[in-house]
Amino acid sequence: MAKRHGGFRHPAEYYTNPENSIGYLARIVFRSFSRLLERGTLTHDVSAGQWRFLRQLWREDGITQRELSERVGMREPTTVVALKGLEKAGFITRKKTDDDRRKTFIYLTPHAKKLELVLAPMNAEVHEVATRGMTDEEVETLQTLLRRVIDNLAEETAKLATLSDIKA
Amino acid sequence: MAKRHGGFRHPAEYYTNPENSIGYLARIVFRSFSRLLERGTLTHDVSAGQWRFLRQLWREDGITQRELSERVGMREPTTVVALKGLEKAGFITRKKTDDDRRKTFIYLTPHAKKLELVLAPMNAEVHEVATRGMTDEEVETLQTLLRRVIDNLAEETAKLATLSDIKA
DNA sequence: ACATATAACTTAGTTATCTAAGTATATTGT
DNA sequence: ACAATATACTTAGATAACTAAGTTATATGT
Repeated sequence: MAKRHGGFRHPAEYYTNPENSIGYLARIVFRSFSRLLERGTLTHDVSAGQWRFLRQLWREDGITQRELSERVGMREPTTVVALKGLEKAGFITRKKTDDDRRKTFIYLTPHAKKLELVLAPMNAEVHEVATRGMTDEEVETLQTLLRRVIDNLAEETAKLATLSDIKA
Repeated sequence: MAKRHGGFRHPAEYYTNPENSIGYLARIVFRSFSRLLERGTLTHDVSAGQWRFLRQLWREDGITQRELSERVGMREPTTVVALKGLEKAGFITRKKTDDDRRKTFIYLTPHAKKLELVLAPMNAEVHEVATRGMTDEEVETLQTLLRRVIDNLAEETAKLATLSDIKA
């Protein structure tokens, strides 16, 4: 068991080494992963950013922009811009209903639907490379730990949001 | 032990759930981490992007831009832009030598050096939040597994770079 | 019923990052 | 010595994200 420092797991200096910082490590993983994936998807004129939205829409289309934003983990303005690009590229269409005229529903075009067969395996391939030499159990552990970090950070962010709401 | 699918750990559909994708999880961790950290650093007029460079320079200044880029994990054009901002904000100075007139060495200003005392603990704090409820061993496992993923992806990227060099 | 609040999306403006191509300086092979 | 190559940095242009503030449509409290 490591010694605690002022209530912390490690002293501040420990994190001056980026290799010890989970934030840094996550950034490098994300960028490397993205870049490698994009090598494949760009041959079908799909950027890494667009790919993220397509992946969600392959699971489930006909959802609103807001729902899509949440599931992809992006803020709405990001989604607006991304969807403009996807619409222009002929990957999605947007439909309004009279039921609630604020909402916009997003649908994949047949072309985009077909792309799943080609593009989805590319992600599996990058995953395979990323986890080379790791056991299934190690991969699962990594996923679980990352999810726990995400939950921890989300909880704290929510807490801070509540505090600033009180002030406002 | 999980069944294998066409030589892969999982079938392509498995990754259509973003929560199973290490790329997605890493992105969310990175963004949440960054945002939380920036809440603190912005009160000292340091953005998350700048913070990454400062962290490295606190460890070691007087290095070249190229060395800095490598250690921070950014491409050089990114570093150029970031350093312009840091210079304008009075955090760094750049010096040329006659020894090799291509190189530019980066030095922290006294102000930036002092900031370490205030800003470095903020990172430790976010780390503490991020790893809440995890044992020291779990944290170490997470770091180790992330580093292994990084190594795997770097290896593959290097391999692809070599191949395209041959073609060129 | 109507003022106020909330929800869904958009716009504007900023920052961070990348790739590809260009410039200046140094090193190397013949 | 000098052409070819490599190194260090910069510029140009694109994409991806964000926050803050706006618009329009719906829901709610009195």
